[in-house]
Amino acid sequence: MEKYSRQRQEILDFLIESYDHPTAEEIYAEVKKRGSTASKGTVYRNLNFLSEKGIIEKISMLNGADRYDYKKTPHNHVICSKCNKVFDFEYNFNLKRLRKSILEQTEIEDFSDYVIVQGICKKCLKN
Amino acid sequence: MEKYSRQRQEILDFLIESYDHPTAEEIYAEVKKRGSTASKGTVYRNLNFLSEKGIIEKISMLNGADRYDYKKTPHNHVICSKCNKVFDFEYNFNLKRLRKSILEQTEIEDFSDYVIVQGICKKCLKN
DNA sequence: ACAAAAATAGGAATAATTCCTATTTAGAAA
DNA sequence: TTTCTAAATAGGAATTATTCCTATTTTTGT
Repeated sequence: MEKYSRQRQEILDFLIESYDHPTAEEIYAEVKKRGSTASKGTVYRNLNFLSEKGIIEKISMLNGADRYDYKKTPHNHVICSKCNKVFDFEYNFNLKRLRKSILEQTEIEDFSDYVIVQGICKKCLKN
Repeated sequence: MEKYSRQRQEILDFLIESYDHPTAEEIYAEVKKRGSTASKGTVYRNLNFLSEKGIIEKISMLNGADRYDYKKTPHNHVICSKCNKVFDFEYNFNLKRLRKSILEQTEIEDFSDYVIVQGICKKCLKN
């Protein structure tokens, strides 16, 4: 039986209304600004908790801090490997075939129905 | 004109014959064991150099240190989010359609022709 | 061989995240 | 509605991962 503490709810609430994949540091700063008593340890603990529950998604970055995203609807991510900006995109994979390939070729049993692609954004390409 | 120093070559050589996506720390330990004089700074610098050149791939992890992979042939990765093990798999995406979706929906201009999927492996699923 | 550019070693510094301990809180049950 | 206890928290120390710094060395082109 989970205890949904005030702090956990504040963190989740902020993620629900966020659309820009904030880092733990940004989440910490924002909930503090809104009056939360949450410590940094609490923020990290809850982000891990919520992402293990599958309520939010932890997005690993090529460089820099991880980012977090509330799972509104299933969507994919493409990440600029220069500036670390994360973009959402929708795409219908042939999940049945993807599932088959992964099951046949790896030891992975259970997996996400979205993918991560690495790229470079327009702005960074100019420089 | 790049200078392929002895250290850079040692690091690359090790990655070429590796099939288990080692971390920077593991690469450092192994080349040292083989007699390289490379410092940790040199290992990191060269891993970044090689991955910017597209010769190797830096794989961002959900938790723990990044991993590196020599690009033998294009292949996708599926990562166990519990134990961090990385598996390769081959899969033919409809790259034309994927490209179109990403270009239409995001600011990303140029991107990899492989994807990363998150999952849980058999072993971790048992526990 | 010489100069210039690039790369290195080694360690300090920074960034990101986890861990620790004493205290507080949420929720169940009486 | 008080009490009990597992779960959660605050705050900071510790750890991990990575980058940065500077003096020295090496590589490559001429």
